Amino acid sequence: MTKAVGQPLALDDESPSRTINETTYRHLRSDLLRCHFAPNARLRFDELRLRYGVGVSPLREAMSRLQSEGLIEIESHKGARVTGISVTDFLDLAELRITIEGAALAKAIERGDDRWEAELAGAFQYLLRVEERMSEDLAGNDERELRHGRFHTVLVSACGSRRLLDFRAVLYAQAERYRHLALAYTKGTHPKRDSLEEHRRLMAAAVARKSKEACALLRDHLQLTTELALSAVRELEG
Amino acid sequence: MTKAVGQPLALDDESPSRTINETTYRHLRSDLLRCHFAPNARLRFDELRLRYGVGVSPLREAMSRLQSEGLIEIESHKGARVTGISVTDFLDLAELRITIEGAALAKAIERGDDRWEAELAGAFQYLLRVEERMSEDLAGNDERELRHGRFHTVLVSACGSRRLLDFRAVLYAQAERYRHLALAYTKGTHPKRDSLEEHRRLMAAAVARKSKEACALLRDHLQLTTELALSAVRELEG
DNA sequence: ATTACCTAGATTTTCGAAAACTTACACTCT
DNA sequence: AGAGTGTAAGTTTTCGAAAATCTAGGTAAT
Repeated sequence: MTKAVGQPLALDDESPSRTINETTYRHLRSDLLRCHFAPNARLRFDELRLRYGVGVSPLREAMSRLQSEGLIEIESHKGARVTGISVTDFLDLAELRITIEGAALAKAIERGDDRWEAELAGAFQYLLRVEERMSEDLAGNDERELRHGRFHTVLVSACGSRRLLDFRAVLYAQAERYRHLALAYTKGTHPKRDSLEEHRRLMAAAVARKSKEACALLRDHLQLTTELALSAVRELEG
Repeated sequence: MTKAVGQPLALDDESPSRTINETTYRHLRSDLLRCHFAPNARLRFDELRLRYGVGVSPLREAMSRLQSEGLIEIESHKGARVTGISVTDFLDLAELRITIEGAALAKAIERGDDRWEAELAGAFQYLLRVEERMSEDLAGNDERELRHGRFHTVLVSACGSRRLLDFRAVLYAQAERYRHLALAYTKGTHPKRDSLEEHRRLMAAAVARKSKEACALLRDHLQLTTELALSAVRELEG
């Protein structure tokens, strides 16, 4: 039995957490991405143990994992800190993401099948609805972030390489922290940007298998996001 | 004080292990790369604890880390196994490595400074000597692997992105396992290949800042390695 | 014969305390 | 004053046992 090649690979979120280790990892990760712990903040084991109501073993494992994802930094016998931010790091991250997301997108366009197209259309629909709601009342920023992330994940999910997708997801998470900080700093998104239209054109090019065009649109999308956040990051660095 | 940009980033090996966690990680990782544990082999905590003489906590952390590097796979409450091998996985890995190593090399050529050139020359010299020795007596295969790995690490070390280098290192380690298996299967390297000359030209192009040429040479180098190992991997899969 | 259920043994996961290490502060000596 | 030293408190790391979960084998019911 040969496995279908163009099918999107599983989105490794929504699997049930069967261990304290796993739930602690998700909880702490979420707290880091929301910047509940500020960059460079010290993370003491006792505090975290109390906060999540767990013992040291699962906590240490969760932290070890988050270190390898670049969200925290641990020094032997000296404790852990939230990874710091800087303009140079932000730009390095942004540049690398263009390379990686681009490579993944190109392969997904090459290999994506009907199911991929359908899931992409579905993810876009979710995004569309939340954007509509956002323009009325202001609530639901978390939901928007969730659906935006999901769209981009689905977009490249058919690339065929679990490795590449995992690395992309790590970079996406690192960038999410910067996005969140920049958003909190500027109090709200830039209104002059038609983010939904960007995604629509990106999806259209992908489904039409226009690889070059899709990658260019993706590059522009990422670069614009970077530019809009840059001034905020610049302020936050000092 | 601004940090020098073209300088090679630290090679995160040779730092002293201050914790049992760290030494266990290195020990187990080394055992996996040498295929002391075969692909798909079950890894029981008790066995490993006995083997390395450690408690569960550092062992679990080490294994958790190796899972995130794709060398083992852990299922909740069911135990751990050495990651399996397959032709499709091998080819996916090889293709991704060309992309990632290529991207890193291009940037290193762009940004590398005098120190980078000097370290590269040094790494090549080490490789040269071990290759000479290899053609006389047959011993020292481990040393060759070490110096070969070091050369390629130094080659891209000036790329400026810690993230990219770390990801590259993970892929390199995964490939090392395939190389090792293929080598053991075919009993010795292909004599018709002038590996040293490939590296010499690669270095020359890099130092001469001929980016396109260097990347092409690197691609060929990787592809040739892949092709030579492929038949062995094909046999081993069944 | 097959399925469902139960139990004992094997294995993994988690906890809490002990051990190892770092940091901060007071003290002494030059 | 400043450098060095020792000690106590704070923090991280590790161990060993207890708890939770999985697996295999046997028994009973259909």
